[in-house]
Formats: sequence, structure tokens, C-alpha cells
Amino acid sequence: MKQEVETRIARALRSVARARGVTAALPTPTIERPKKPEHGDFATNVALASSKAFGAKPQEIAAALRGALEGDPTFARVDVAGPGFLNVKLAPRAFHTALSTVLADGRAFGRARAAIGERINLEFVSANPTGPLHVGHGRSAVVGDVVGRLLDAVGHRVIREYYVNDAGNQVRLLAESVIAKATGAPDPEGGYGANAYVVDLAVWAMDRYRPLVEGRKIDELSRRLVAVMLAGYAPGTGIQATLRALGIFHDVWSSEAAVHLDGRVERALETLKKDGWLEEKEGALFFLSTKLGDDKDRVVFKSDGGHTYFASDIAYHKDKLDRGFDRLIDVWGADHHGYIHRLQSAITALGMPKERFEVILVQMVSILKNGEPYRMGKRLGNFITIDEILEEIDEATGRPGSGRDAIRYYFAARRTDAHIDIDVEIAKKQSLDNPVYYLQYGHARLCSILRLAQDECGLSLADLPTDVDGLGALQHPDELAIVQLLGEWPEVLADAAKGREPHKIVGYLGNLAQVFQSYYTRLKRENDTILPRKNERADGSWRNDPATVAKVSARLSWVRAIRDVYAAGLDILGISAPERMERFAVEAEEEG
RNA sequence: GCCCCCGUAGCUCAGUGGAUAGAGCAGCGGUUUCCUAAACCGUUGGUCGCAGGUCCGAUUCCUGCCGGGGGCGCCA
Repeated sequence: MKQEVETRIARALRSVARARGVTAALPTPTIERPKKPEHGDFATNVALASSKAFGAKPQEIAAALRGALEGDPTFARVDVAGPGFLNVKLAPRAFHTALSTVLADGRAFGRARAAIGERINLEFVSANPTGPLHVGHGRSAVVGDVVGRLLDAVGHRVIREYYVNDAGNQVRLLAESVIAKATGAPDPEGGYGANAYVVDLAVWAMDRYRPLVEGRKIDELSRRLVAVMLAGYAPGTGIQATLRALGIFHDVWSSEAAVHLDGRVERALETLKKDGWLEEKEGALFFLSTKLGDDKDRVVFKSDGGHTYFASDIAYHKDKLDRGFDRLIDVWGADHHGYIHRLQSAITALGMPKERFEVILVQMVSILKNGEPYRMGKRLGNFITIDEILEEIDEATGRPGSGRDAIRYYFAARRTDAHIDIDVEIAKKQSLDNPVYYLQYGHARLCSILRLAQDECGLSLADLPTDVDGLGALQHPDELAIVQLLGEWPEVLADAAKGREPHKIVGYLGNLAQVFQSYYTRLKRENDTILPRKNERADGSWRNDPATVAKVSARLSWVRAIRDVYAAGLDILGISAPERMERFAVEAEEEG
């Protein structure tokens, strides 16, 4: 729709320029939807932008363009406004054409027709297997997952990966903390003993692996603990179960220990050394990242002989590149931002174009509790887990899955680079007036209309019109405005994918829901309905008037198009799209 | 000290080199014989942190400052 307007305006601009003998370069028209409806369906500032090239006043150019566009049947009217804006109003048929396109593609509208894009490795969550996932991980998880769905939608092939840090001091510390707890010894320095789950782990370890605990077999016990943190010691527990509860799945689980075991670290460092990127200083081996603009060189081999986390991370990312991906995307917490430059430098040094490596930084989630801010961090003991919040919300609503929908909505709704504050108490209570229900309700209402059309009007969805003439009865200005909004969906999807911005999908859907609900109520006020009235449905009398049949059919096609785009949007967000929603019993309580 | 993010309505946050800066929640006033009122309509509420600069035009881009958060390990 916008495309068509754009080509027509560009053509008009060229012809006006030719007529006036203008030879200077012409600007590409930018077409936008005006905020004010009285400014038409589309507006362009191209006359203002062309002022220099034409050596004429914007308003004069606009008037000339208006003349060039006037004969075109696509436009109902063209106005010059303000300092030289060109406001165009489209003929209804242009909307019917656009709707027809949406209907042809249905839920796939806006999606790439084939996976012709890049092969992308998307690494996200990758939380240390030393504790349950907390809300900060949850944000990364949701952002990563939705970005994955966005990339899929525009035709990339995405592999989702979780890197398990099962080799470092942290898992060792966890094992020591568990042993300490089990044997009544004091928690090691920087240990996890303050966390409640360590008690459970200690009980579990004593039960299943008593010899490892008593014999202080740290390495062996660490492996068992990592496994149990990931897979849980009972169904429904563990990091993987938490992710599943959020509707998040990874294709590949990579182990840091495995990177160490088969010599990949040494090989990666060998490659760097050969190319002169490593230098020994003060007994340690440094990667010369300052050559690539980093603040300082970074240690890869410590003076005690061990290698750093950075070293294994280089090897791990080299491995990902070796697996043939066109692009690596890592989703990290914002507290890792200082790490980007050095890893990017390492990737450059390994001979890979640094553009192939991309980091999405997800800003902090600050947790408030009853208005009191407190930091979260594994070592502080008191943090909110995803499991807790999911359970609270599911319980409050009595609808399993509502916690997942709410959390996904909440974390996807905001720009990833902005901090967000969550008051835990509010997040838990918000279950009933969370905006996610507004979205789901909108979808359910659309489904409900289509259901009644089938059950009570004897209309088969397959028989509804999808052609321009069949949709001709669609004339209400609100209906046409919503068609225009539907027409924007592919662009919104593409933008959100390109910028890795889930929140744009939330914004679009919220807008779509709002304009439809508004229309729906307005129609009532105008004493009109989409479906025939109840008595007419019952006796079938609405079928006697061909104009009514045409209008009802066209509107139902339109409803189906909205529902399809709506469902596609919810699917990108991973939020369920219920076909009907029951009322909650809670309402009665509120009245009392 | 250096680097990154943020600063927009009472609160939580969108948004844009262009016309009178938006939404949700909160507040106030309305709407229900009707396809789902979990809704809708109206209304109150703004020095777009401050100051310069670029521009025909800046809330948007640039610089400086102020405020909040995060990062600056031979930790992971």
C-alpha cells in the first residue's frame, strides 16, 4: 500500500522535475502515516525536501505534484497542507486491494516465503548452572527467544544455543558449598551457602552421591550438580524445565568443559599466536586487543598456568564460526558490555569479519519489593526466580500458562537497552489487569465473531470473499483505516527483526487491538453490527438482502484478516492466542 | 578518571529531523435491551534533564554539563 503510494509520488516528482528542467538530484520521497486522520491516509514531505533541488518554494512544488497526481484513480484526493506537506487520501479500492493481499497470505502475511536469509547462531540465556534462573535471566531468555522468532519470520535459519559454563570456579564453588552444607562445615569464601536451594542440593547429594561428598570429589560432584541444575532432580525442576515453562527451547546445548577437553582452546590460541596476536608479559600470555582499539591487552593464559574464561570463550566462538554460521548473535546481560570489544577483537584476529558477531545487550532488571530496591545476584541469596513468578501468576489466575504469557509480554514490551523496574509484588498481583489479557481478549473476540458466523449464519470461512470486488462492500472509514494498519505489518515485522527489537511487535499489536476495540464499540453506537442480529441469524432473513450479504461477507473476511495478523503477532511473541476466554470468578469478589 | 545505557505526563514506558509529542496505569466525568463491558468515549496532566551548536525546522543529530544505573580482574 505504502509502496504503491511511494512509487506514484516518485514518478510524479520525476515528471514535474522534467517539465521544469530540473537536473539536480531528487530526494527519495519518504511516505508516512500522519498522526492526524484529517491529514489523509498518507503524507509526504517530499516537496519540502526538494526545495533546494528545484530552487522553488515547497508549497509551489507541492502544488505541482498535486496536479501530476490528480488523475490517478488510486487517490481519492490530494491536498497541499502546512509548509508544503502533501496529504493523500486513497480511494476505497486501494484498501480492498491491500486487504486482498493480506487474505491471500493469511497468517503467513509479512513472513518470508522461504528461508533464503543467513544461517544464524543465536546464543542466549547461558546462565551459569549454579542456581535457578532469576528474572534477569528471564529477560534475556524472552528477548533471545523472540528475536529468534523474528529472524525465523524474515527468512533466516536460526540455531538457538545455550552455552553451559560447567568448567569454571563457579561450579567448583557450588560443589564446595554443597559439601560444606552437607557436612556442617562453614561455607567457602564467595560460596553459595546462603541460597536456600543449596540445602536441597546437599540433601540430594547425600542421598545419591554420599561417597563423592564425603570424599570431597569436587570435579565429579560438580558434574553431577551441573546435570541436576539443568535437568532438575524431579520433573518440573531445573533450568531446562523453567525455560520450557516459558515456552523457550534451545537446539544446541554446548559445554564449556567439552571445549577444554578436546584441545580447542589450545588450537584457537595457537592460531592467534601464529598471527602475532599473543605476547608474554609478566609471566602471563596476553591477547593484544589494544591493536584493535581495546583499552588494554587481555590475559588468556595466567601466570599460574591456567587459561582464563576469555581464552575458552575465544575457542567457543571460533567453534561456532567453524560450524559455518553466517552470523553469531549473543544475548548478554548489560553487565557484560565491557566484554564485547575484546571478544569482537579476538574474532577479528581469527580472521573473521567482525560484523559477523553481534551482541544484544539486555539491560538490567531492577527488582523492587514493596518499593524497596534491592540488588539481585546469586551471591546475595535473596533473589526472585522465574519459577516463583510463574507459579504465583498461574495460581492467581487459575489459568495455567498465564504466567508465561504475562512474563513474556512484560519482558518483550520494552526496549532491550532500557532498564526496567519490576516491583515483585505488583508483578505478581498484576495478573488480572496485565495488558497481555487485553491482547488475548482482542484475539478471542475476533475468533468469537468468526465462530458465530459459522455456527449461526451458516457461513464457511472458505467461502468468504478474498477478491477486490468481493471486498467492495467494506466502506466504513474505521475498517479501511484498520486495513491500512494491517498493510503495515510486513514492514513492522521486518523492522523489528532487523533492529532486534521485540517491543515493536508489542507496540503494533497493542495498537491493532486498541483500534479494533474502539471500532467495535463505535459500530454499536452507530446501531450497526458485523454479524446479522440475533433474530435475523435465527431465521436466516438477513440473506434476503444481497447488499447485507455482501457487507457481512466482506466484513467477515476483514475480521479474518485481522485475526490472522493478530495471531501471527502473538506467535512471534510466543504468547498464546486463545480462541475464547472465560471470565474470571474474581470479578464477583471485586464487586463485593 | 575512562567506557556503555537511560533521563519524555503523578507512575511504568513508547515515539519522531517536520504539522497541536503519545499509550497504559492512576485521577475525574460518562456509556451496557448489543457480535464477549477483561470494553469504549470524554477529560485532567509536559520547560521531552540543563546549556550551547548544526539545520529552513531539533524532543530527535553533535558537544559539554547534571542526575540514575552498569562496567572497567591473571573472576566466570
